Formats: sequence, C-alpha cells, structure tokens
Amino acid sequence: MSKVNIKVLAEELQLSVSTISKALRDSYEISDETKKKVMELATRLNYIPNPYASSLRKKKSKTIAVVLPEVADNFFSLAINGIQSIAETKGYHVLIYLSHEKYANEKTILEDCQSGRVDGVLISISSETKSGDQIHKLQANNIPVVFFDREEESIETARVTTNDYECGLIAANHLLNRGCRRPAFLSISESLPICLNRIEGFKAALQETGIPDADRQIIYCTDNDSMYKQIKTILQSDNRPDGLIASVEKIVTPVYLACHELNINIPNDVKVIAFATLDTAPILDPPLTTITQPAFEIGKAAATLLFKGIEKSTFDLSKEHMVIPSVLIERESTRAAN
Amino acid sequence: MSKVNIKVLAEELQLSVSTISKALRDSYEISDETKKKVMELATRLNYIPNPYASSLRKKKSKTIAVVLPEVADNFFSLAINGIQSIAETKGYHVLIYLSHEKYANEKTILEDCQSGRVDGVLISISSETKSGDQIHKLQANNIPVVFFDREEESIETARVTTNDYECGLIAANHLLNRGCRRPAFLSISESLPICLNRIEGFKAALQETGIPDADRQIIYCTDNDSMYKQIKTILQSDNRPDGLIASVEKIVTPVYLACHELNINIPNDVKVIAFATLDTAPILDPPLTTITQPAFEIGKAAATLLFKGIEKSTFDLSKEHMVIPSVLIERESTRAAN
DNA sequence: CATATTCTCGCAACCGTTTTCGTAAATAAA
DNA sequence: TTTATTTACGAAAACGGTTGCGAGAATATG
Repeated sequence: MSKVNIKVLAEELQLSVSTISKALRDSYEISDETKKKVMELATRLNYIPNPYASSLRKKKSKTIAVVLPEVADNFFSLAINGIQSIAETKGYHVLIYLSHEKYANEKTILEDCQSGRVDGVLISISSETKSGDQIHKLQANNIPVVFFDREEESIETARVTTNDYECGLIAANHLLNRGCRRPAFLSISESLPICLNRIEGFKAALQETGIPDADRQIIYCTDNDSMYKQIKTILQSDNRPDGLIASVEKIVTPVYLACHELNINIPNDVKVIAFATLDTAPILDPPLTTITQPAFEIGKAAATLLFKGIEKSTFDLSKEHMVIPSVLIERESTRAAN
Repeated sequence: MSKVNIKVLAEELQLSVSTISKALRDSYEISDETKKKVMELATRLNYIPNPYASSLRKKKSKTIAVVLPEVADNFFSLAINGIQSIAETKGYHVLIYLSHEKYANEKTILEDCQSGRVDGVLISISSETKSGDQIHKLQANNIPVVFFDREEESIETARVTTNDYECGLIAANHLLNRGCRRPAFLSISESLPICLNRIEGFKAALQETGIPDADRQIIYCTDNDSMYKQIKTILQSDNRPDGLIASVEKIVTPVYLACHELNINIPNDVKVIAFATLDTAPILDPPLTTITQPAFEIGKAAATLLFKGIEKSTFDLSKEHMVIPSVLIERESTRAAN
C-alpha cells in the first residue's frame, strides 16, 4: 500500500514538507536542483497527492456535478460526452447525479452540492421542478450553476439551450406543409421551458395556418409507464391526429409501436416528427424525421461556460444565454402523400 | 455565503468543536439535551458538513469511480443507471470517467484513482486494453475493483458478465437454424473477453454444424469512423456473408445503412442479429433480433459487489464471478425464408 | 568592505472534521 | 461519608497538503 505522502518524501530527502510541496508545485522559491531531486523521488516512489487534503486547504475541488433527469437517453448521453470532453482538458472530475425526473431527488442532490464537494454545477432540471430555491442557495454559496437544455426560468445564470420555439414552429410547419391538418404535440411536462417553448412555436404555426382550435391537440405524456397506452388511446380517438410531434426521444418507440399495433401507417395515416438525437432514426420503419439537437455541442458549451464562471469570479454568467440551433432532418416518417 | 462550519456552531453554543462533532454524529458521549440544541442550530444555520475534511480524517471518500469506454451506448447508459441506483441507497457518490476506448486514457484515470479520491472502482475496460498493471496497482492500494461486462482476465477480482460464450453459440445457431450458411461475426476487439468468448461460441456452433472454415468469417471493426465503409466492402465481397452477428450495439446502424444503400434485403439476403439493449430494436426496418443484455442488472450487481468489498475488508471479491444471462429476442431481421 | 538583494528553504498556521484521552461533575455503591 | 462508576464534555492531535512569513546564505551593489 502506497502510504507515500509528502511527509515521506520530506523524510527521505531531509527536507521540510513545505519545500517538497513547493517543489512539486514548481514554485519559484525552490532551486532547480532541489526540484529535480523531489520530482525524481516522487515518481520513483509513485507519489500521488491526496486531492482532498489539497481541496480542503485550497477550497477548490476540481470537481463539478452534472445533474440530469436520466442517462438512458441519447440526448443526455451525448451531452455528458460533451461535458466530459471539456472537463478532461481542464483537469476536472465529473460527478453524475440522476434526479429520475423527481424534484425531491433533485433537491437532495443540490443540497449536497453546497458542501464544497463541487466547484460548479451543470443541470438539466427534472420535469417536475417548478421552483428555483435550491439553485438560488447554490448561487448564494458562490457555486456557479449553468443550465443546459432544461432550464429554470426564474434563475439568473448562464444557460445553453437550443432554439426550441423556432423548432416547434418548424416542426409544425413541416407537418402542415406535408398535408397535416390535425397535428398533435406530445409533451412530457407542463412546466419545462423546453416543452413550453416548443409548444408555443407549434401553436404559432397552427394559428398562422388557421387550423381550428379543436384540431390543435397538446397531449401530456407525463407517466413513463402509461405512455404506450395513452398514445394508443389517442390514435384510436375520433379525431385522430394526422401528425405527431414527439417532444423528446423516449416518446418515439411507443408511438411507433402503437402505430404498428393499430395498423396505422406512417406517414400515410399519421406523420411523425421527433425531437431526438437517436442515431437509429435513419433505420427505423419508416426512417424518422427528426429535429436533431446538438447534444454534444450543448454539453461542451455549457461546460465551457461553467469553467469560465469557476475560474474567473469576475465573469458574469447571468447574461450568457447561448442558443445552439437544432436541425430538421427530413426522412420518410413525414413524407407527403402523392 | 454559508461559511457555517462546526467551529461556528461551537462558538454560537459555547461548546467545543468536538462536542458538536459528536452530537452531530449522535455519539453516546453527548447528552440528549445538547444533541437537540446542536441539531436544531445546525438545521437553522443550514450547516452542511464538508465532505473532504471528513474524508481526509476518516480515509473514506464515500465515492466510487465508474470507468467506461463511452457513454453514448445504451448498454453503458443502462449500466450507469443500475450502478447509480445502488450508490444512491448507500449514500455514495459516482464519478464517471471515459476512456474513449484508449488504453492510455484508462491508465491515467486509474492512476488518479489511487489518490484516495475513491473508495472503489467499477470498470469496463477499453477495447485496446491488454494489460492489468494499472488495476493491480489499485488492488495493491487496497482499492477494490469490480469488472462489469468487459473484464481483464488476468486480474483476480469480482466480475459481473453475461453468458457470452453461450450467447455466441445461441446467436450462431439461431442464424444457422434460419438457413444461414456463411455467417460472419463482427467484432470490435481482438482482445476483449466479451468478444473472444462470443467468438468462441460462434465458432463452436459452426464447427458442430460443419460449416467449412472458409465460410466462418470473423471481421474486426476496430475503427469507428471507417466502420460503415468496411461493412459495405464486406457486403459487396464475393463470398458475401448471409448472416451477421453484431457484437455490440454501435455496429447496428452502419450495418442497416449499408444494407439499405446496397439494396440488400434483411432478412432475405442477409440475416442480422445483434448484441444490444437498443430499445428501438422493435421498430427498426426490419425489427432487429437481439441478444439483449441485462445492462441495468449488471450495473446493479457490480455495484452491490463493489460495496461489499468496500464495506467489509474481509469480503473476498476474487471468487465472485457472477453471470447474468442475456436473452435472445427474435424479430424480423432473422426470419427464415419461406 | 559595508550594505542591499536575491535565492532557498523551514516554521507554523491553516483548511474542517474525527477521535483518543483526560477529567470534572454527577450519580451509584459501599 | 467515602469510594467507584457513570455521564458529559473539552483539549489536542491527527488526516495530507498549502502558504505567508522569517531568516540564513549567497550574490550583487555601492
């Protein structure tokens, strides 16, 4: 067991611990000769500094927290990749926490983040979250917070999102242009800005085209377990939608399965477009038209902002609202009838 | 900013820091009355203990590291979920590290894990890894290590895998039973036991059925970027395989795309089966036959073992080889011609 | 040669908690 | 009442680094 710490090195070289510490940190106070000796011994004995001792003294943990609703979702997986890629270059460590879409969990997690364990927090809030109290507390403790994708609107801090309103509009117009007259929007939350904004865009498009109110359905698929049933019910209803916009990736599979089960043809009977970063989109039956979010880039950008906030306390995160646009990738699932 | 620590509480209540510390930890040495006062003040001032100070003193970090090749993969995402679900109940924190399938990265990560930052390590090794040196060092430092899915065979420690050999056999037999005579196995590594074992099963099945050597292709798709091209080349070759076994999830999309592009019909021209936990498998074109790995359960089991190893130093991990079987889910992509 | 500077290094406090040990007061036993 | 015992707490030393400051030696400056 390597109990080798600074004290051991000091002993061995007949130097003081402070000298060792400074030598290892390449301080100008130490002669090159001594530095060399210290470094050499350190590598020879496989000295590895204890990060917690250092954190305690320096009040910096070189660690960030990433709080997200779930990880079994391509969007979040890719975002983590983006975050990690930046953290790596900065020498930061990444703690992952999952809220499982529950506000109570999120609260507990964020409380812990006040402990000094992390220098900053990247968060995509749960679909239940309606209050920014916990995040305010973090900010009061000088812990920078950056939202990515799912933000809490009342909080003043940096956020990296995609052009949700516009994409809602684009998605709706896409359906309308392909002949839909009764499009429905499948949301997962009544409070998440990403959903609200996309819905606003959706509504605006229908408004403009003059689709009657009765034919503008917005459906809330809040519960994961009942989603499939709920979608089947919708597809069997009298005024069955002729177009569906899936607000998030996890709605896609139940929609497709329901259509297959009910012998409803995509795109002839109902056209489907989804907000998703699914890499199987092109090989689905039929290939799925997506609004593809730049998940990796969002993660990278959010992390970059967070580190700016961490490293320069003068940097004002509150005005940083970055929008990275998504792109519509048209495939078979929304092909117009011919 | 809450600079409230034990010292502040002590000051406020005119007690010593040791008394506060003991009261908070509900020590028998402290009177109920004092405990109550301390607790009350602690919650009132929103006292949150500094984990690093505690870690330093107790030499326990209540943190584990999860080292994996990548996170944009359903298998690993689900595994993380499983790990996290156990860590949560145990009050542990989870650091995520990505090797990006590079041994050099993995090495750096594992070196850092010797610092005392973590109490244990869960790892699924990179496809490049051929040496167990780094992991030996961890063990020498009394840091328990548990493998999940991708193991390094020379290391004596707990591992949670699935029945790879058997599944290789099952997958191959499945193809053979559906009429394939020139099945190919698409691997991603020449050293990973998961691949080697699956290949062994594959070979055994072909052997038994008497498929000639020349018709037992094992193809190594090591490079992510060239995978699509490589697969196309294979599908255009003279002795084109009539069945494909994708050893991991990420091979699926390129295979399907290549077949579509080349107008090769699945399952009539080539049958496809994949080791995957893809939840879009049933809605692919055609629905994909999978060997579905119990990713979530593997994560849970591995974490459970790791915590046993962490919490009781007497617990001998070295003999814990847990195998959680995968299941074959048959779908259209391997339907027999009729 | 005297004084000022620069170069190296050690001392000791500190970060926030935990834990051992000692001890005064309160209670029980004799 | 005296002697054990228990109860409730405090002092201080850890844990492993970091850092401000002081000081001796070496060098430069006048």
